[in-house]
Amino acid sequence: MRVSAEQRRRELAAAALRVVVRDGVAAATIRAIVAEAGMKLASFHYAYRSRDEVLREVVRLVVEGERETTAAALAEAAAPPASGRADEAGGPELLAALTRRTLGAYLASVHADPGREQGMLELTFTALRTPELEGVAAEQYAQYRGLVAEILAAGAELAGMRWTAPLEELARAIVAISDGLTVAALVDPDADLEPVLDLLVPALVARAEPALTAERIPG
Amino acid sequence: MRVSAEQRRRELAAAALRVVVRDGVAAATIRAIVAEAGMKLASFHYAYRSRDEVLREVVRLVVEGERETTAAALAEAAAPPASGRADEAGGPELLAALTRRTLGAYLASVHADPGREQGMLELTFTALRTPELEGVAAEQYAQYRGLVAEILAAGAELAGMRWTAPLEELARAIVAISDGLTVAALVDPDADLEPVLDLLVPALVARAEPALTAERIPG
DNA sequence: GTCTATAGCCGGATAGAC
DNA sequence: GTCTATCCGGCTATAGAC
Repeated sequence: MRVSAEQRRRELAAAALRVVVRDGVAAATIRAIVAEAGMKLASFHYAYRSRDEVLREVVRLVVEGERETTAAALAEAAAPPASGRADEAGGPELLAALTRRTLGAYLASVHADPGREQGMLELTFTALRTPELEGVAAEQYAQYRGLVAEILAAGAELAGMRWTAPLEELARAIVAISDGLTVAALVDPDADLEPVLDLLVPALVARAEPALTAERIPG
Repeated sequence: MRVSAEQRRRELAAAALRVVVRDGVAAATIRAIVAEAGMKLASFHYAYRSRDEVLREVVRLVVEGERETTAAALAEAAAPPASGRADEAGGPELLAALTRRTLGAYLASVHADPGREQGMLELTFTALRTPELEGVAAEQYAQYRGLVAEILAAGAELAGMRWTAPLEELARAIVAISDGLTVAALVDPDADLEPVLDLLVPALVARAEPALTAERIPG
């Protein structure tokens, strides 16, 4: 049965991602990828010109996935206003709780599937060393920061707060913190990282203040 | 001229490190390593049993280097008491300045030689995926945390302060922060990470209080 | 378009002369 | 101990039959 070239590309990229996650970038050879996809070796070059090209597509695929996950999470978080937003008093505490829960959920996902985040970092490093993948890593991280910025904005809105530092700065910090926590969780899966969260979350929330619904600042 | 087996091992490990830093772990083949060391291919297996074994030695070599660098830095920092330690007032500010300067110096070293830190992270990830290198990554990071703990203790001493959280917790947080900043600097070398430091350093220093030279707590 | 087959290269590791 | 020469396997990529 004949399938479209686009379909082929998608299947191969998905297979490549599975191999990267399970066995690492180094093991993601063209042979391993086509085997994972249940295809013949020669089929590969009908869909992609080179191994680098499919790796580039894998990064795009993952970022796309993160985008959808984020969008869904934001929609769900915004949905139930039943909890009632604390306008004045609960604001900072709520924002801290949201921040902590989000970072904690991310960390839990690393523990649940360590290969995934390790694979992504391996892809990033591969991209940094491969001229044919120039710009991929920078683009990947720019997207990450953009997604984090959206989450930050939504969180502040939900908590009735306002960030006092540029969103891009906060997003950069959070992406860095996430990467650091990721490495820590990969290297030492049994370590308790809760105290690290306790340390870092207040530093982030310190960059927010209660939002003013009406202008209160004297002219 | 005949050289001892130990000498051979050292030269090969040093050559391997140079290749890893310059070209990445994937490029650090036995052939590339012996070429870098100016040796013949067959000489390799007189010194090491396998490629994995020399990679293990490279990690040991780097950690050893960090240890010496740290020791030297601590000796120098402790040397000039001319600046006079601020016992009460300047304590927190001094500790913040020390923390910031140390993290800033680390970041500068990443910018000066990105391949080095990328290579080390690549080695860590390789170790995590290679059964023959089991435990190497965990050991490497345990050593890192130990060194950071020493620096933390020395910094507090110098500033007349006392950490209020377990040193191991703080060290774990700082290693994570360093890794996160490293990835950020590698992916986007032009980005300004000063605001991130501004955000994180206070969170660390918040875990310290002025040290009491004499017991003042009522009995 | 899809397969088999293979070119051509590079990798780790070792054999065997000296 | 030190070299040259090589084995053998896996890799990317392509040629050529169907």
